[in-house]
Amino acid sequence: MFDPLLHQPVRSKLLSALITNDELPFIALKESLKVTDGNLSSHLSKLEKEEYVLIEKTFVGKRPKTVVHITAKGKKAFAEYIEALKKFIEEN
Amino acid sequence: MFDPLLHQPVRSKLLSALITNDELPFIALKESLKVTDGNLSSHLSKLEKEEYVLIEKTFVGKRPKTVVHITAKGKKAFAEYIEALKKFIEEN
DNA sequence: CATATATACTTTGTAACACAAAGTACTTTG
DNA sequence: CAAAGTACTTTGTGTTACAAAGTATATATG
Repeated sequence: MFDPLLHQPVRSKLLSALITNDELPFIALKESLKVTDGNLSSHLSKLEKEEYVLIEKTFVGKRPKTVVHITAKGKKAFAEYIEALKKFIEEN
Repeated sequence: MFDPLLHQPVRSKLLSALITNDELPFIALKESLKVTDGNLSSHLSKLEKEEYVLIEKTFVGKRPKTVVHITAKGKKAFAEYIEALKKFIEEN
């Protein structure tokens, strides 16, 4: 019923942020979610493996910059997750 | 934001069931949640430790019977969890 | 100009978790 | 009275979530 990949505090907020923005830098996500670098990195890997997000690695000047994009699959999954939550709430 | 004890498929459904019923036998919960005995037992222990539920052990004839009751604390926590979900949905 | 500090991450280590399998303590049935 | 069933709990194990430590490069400082 609940997508186990999304029914987790950090990842549901992460997708929520990406829904309203489509793409966000690693740093921005880290700050808005109040998570450590390592924790964010591993959650992103998990979402990337399922193709909910796409990780783009670029450089700004000489510094690395990681930008996270949401995919069509990710948008669909999030929409379905929200629907499931709505249904659950209606029953309670 | 999301109560980690409730933001989990089995436990959110478990509390949901107890909200509409106040008390339910172990067997009934096991069947409605489609979980194994062991899995249900450990989730109940977790909820009991946090005093979201109260476990009553009785006998029906000569057979043991475990009945799960929701506590005031459990009801409050679930209501707050639903509120958090609603808020989250409104933002998406 | 070397070395200390900062930036932007990833990898590693570990405690907690979710689950099924196995175990316990009976009771009922053939 | 042995075998199967009932109602659970405990144990074992693969997975998770997280922070600490590591990597690689850039910049600031003495």
